Amino acid sequence: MQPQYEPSVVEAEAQAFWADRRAFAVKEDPNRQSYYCLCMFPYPSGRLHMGHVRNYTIGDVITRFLRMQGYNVLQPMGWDAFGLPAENAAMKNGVPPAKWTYENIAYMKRQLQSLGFALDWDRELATCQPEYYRWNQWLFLKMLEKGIAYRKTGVVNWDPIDQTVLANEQVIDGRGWRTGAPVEKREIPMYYLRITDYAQDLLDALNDMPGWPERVRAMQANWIGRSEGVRLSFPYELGGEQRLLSVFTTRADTLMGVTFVAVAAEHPLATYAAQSNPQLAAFIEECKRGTAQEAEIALMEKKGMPTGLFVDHPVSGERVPVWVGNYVLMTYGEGAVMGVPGHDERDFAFALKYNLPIKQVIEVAGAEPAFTDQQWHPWYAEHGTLIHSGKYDGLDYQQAVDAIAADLKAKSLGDKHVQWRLRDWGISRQRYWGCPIPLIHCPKCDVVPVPEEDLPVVLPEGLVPDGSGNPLNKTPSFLDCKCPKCGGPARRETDTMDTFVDSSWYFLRFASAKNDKAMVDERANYWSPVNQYIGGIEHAILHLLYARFWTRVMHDMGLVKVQEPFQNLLTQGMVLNDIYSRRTGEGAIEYFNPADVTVQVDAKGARIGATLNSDGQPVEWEGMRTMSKSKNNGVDPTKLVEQYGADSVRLFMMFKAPPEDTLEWSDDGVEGASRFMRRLWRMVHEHVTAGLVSGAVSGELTDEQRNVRRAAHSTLQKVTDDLGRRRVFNTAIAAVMEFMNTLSKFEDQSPQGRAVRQEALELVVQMLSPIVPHAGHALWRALGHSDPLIDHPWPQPDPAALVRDSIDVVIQVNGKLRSQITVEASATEQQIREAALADSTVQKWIEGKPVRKVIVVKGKLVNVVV
RNA sequence: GCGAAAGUGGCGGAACUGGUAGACGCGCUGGAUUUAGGUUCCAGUGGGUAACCCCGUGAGGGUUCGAGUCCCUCCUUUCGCACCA
Repeated sequence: MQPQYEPSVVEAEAQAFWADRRAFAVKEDPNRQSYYCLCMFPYPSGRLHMGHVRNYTIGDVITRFLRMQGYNVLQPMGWDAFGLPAENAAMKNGVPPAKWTYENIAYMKRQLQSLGFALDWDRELATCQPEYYRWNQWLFLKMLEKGIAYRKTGVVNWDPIDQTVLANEQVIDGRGWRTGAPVEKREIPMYYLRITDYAQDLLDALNDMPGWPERVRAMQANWIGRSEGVRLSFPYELGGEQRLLSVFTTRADTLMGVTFVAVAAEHPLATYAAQSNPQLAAFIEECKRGTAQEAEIALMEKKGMPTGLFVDHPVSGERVPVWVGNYVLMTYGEGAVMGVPGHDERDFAFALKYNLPIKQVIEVAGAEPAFTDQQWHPWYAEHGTLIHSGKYDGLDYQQAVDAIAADLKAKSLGDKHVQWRLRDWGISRQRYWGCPIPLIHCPKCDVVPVPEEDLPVVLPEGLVPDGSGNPLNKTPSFLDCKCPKCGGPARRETDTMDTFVDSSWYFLRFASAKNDKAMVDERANYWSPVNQYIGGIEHAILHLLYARFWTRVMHDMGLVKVQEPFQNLLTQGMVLNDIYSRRTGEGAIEYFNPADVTVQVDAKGARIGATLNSDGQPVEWEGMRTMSKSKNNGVDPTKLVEQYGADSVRLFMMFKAPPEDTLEWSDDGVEGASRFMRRLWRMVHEHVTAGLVSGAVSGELTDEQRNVRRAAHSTLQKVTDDLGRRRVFNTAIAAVMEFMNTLSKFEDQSPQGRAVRQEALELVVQMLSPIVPHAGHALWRALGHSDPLIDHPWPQPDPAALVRDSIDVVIQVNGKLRSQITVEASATEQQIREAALADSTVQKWIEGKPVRKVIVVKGKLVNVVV
């Protein structure tokens, strides 16, 4: 054994050993309990960032721990390889996206391997490979057959930078989720998947997913957004024709308080009115621009303009004016709302601003202050009893809704309705680097699906986009084809699929790797569902909801047995680092990497300032944020591995914070982890150089030997629980560190003492091995074992070692800690009570006061109440 | 505004079931080794106090023999969603 810990040597050796044996390639084995541990696969952007390292280390610790516990563990890895950055890189460097992507994959794969993750590389896939995406196409055609996929022309979100349509879910604050560009509205034919057909099921199932964080379930439920109400229509006449203006409301009880109706700028009625009203047309244009651009700014300003049109109240028949409102969303409900200023805060403000009547129709008993049309009070929006509502007067909320819905239904002007916030998933993208949608446009036969036997429609890989739209449109070898129906000349569809399609089922493909006859096979049922899924919270809605939907579709087609793809979900926290900056002359800000900055501290170690190493001048600390290029606070994993070794990096990341919390990067912390590794190595080395002994401890032990053994086995108990049930790794590592502090004070060199130390070190190495597997591998061999540690069963605590003959009991007087006594482990409650009261310190505290009550918590504490 | 989570030393965090607050690590202080720096090792490190002790988990109340943990009110921060009808 080397006296010095040299991570580069140790790690290269262990990695070669595992690779030679193909140690992590797993086979389906019905006789063994399967466990599928999956980390969200990376986009091959070029290099790994620390978030990846954290993500995959968490997965690796779980994988290795469960493997030692006897599970047949699958941990695969692949590449979410289609997407826009490859096209951007292509435009910048003139390199085809395919080349760029495959080069990145090769580099990142080496990085992953250098970190020693226990991955089954035999199952590796990249979503840009035809062997993978042909099954996207295949299932898309099946969905088309079943009507789950459909074509629709409609108003869509248009990203002017990406030149592409965004799904509703991909618009964040009116901006493209990747480009940040203000989203415009456009009409375009595209393909949708009927995720709304599954809305109820996707929502209901959330209640039965205890393995998911409450937070993520709440986010999904909000996103799906079920609301119950009434859909009703206001009749009107236009050009001599009877028409209906529909709205949805959750407050049908306030129907008699309607004094106006507001429609979205994109609403057909608004468009019609604008034809003869240039002022209104201008306002509508402003709204269309405004909503996109000013999502953050225009929070309060509610603007509107009358259309000059009127509709009839569906119950009273009164004429109600129609307004265009900038606060009405075309994408939700009917694109129109009924205005009830008396009982909706937004409508109230709107009515006040434009002098529309405000009518009270709900009374809330005891509500203060009294209703006035001058000032809004929160109680106006509460449920109550109807007034000024004719025959509905006196009804409560539910009675009113029921009665009004029934009356509307009788007139064919409305009914109860469930409205969803969730919209169907538009998957068409006007982009090159994605999975081609397998359709053919024939001048005679319209849109014709590519026959199954002609799949895959292969994406040509050599094209270089130049920013002027999809290069497929300029590639006759791709475009030109024959119509499968009539055999005439036809044009191939050039739209590609949203990359969320690719990631919606890759986990099932890992489990059916390399099958060129079917999308998935029986192996998927062996491994499914994914027992532990690990990834960032940023995927809480989009990816996870789409994957749940897609899996259900596959289930309903009889392809897989599961409906819910992910049994347990762990959303790991972000990795943060300090941000240092300086204001340069022209108001610009220059950022400095924390590695180039020295922090000044006071005598207690508190931060008082920071200076730049190169010039010694102060820099400003802006707090901690996620690592990013723009803030120049990134850390390169490969450099770290070279400097400290993969094990120290892994150890630091697992030790610094619980997996779900944010992790604050610190160079000192990695130093600390590295110090711990050297210390562990030294302890084993010192022990081993004195000659190997068996760790099988038997016979009489001294008190000290027994204490060390007990500490070792109770540490094992805690670590097993932390890694297994609790899934927190920082406390497991802390427990081992604590035990090592005990062990380093144990100097007994007798044969029995050395056997105790041998056993203790073996346990330490085993307990840490899921976290620091390379050092674990080397130290296990140094301790005299020829079997590889990865195949060694996880140790069991020895019950005999855990037995105590005496227990320390703390004593409180009136709830304040006053003393401590040691009692026999077998002592009865009565004996503990007597011993506590007899204690001299306790005597002093209760002197002269009557003892009112004595509470004994067995094995822990006594509280004397005086 | 709605939903979720969180506020504990100089810092990251621990305290899992209501039972010794601050485990473990970083940083800092002192010492030993070293020509020096680094490494390594030893000791100390919540605040107040000479000490006995007292005070301490965002603020204020409550329940309890006992509260960081449970309940109520409030404040702050973070994350997600949001003119959602």
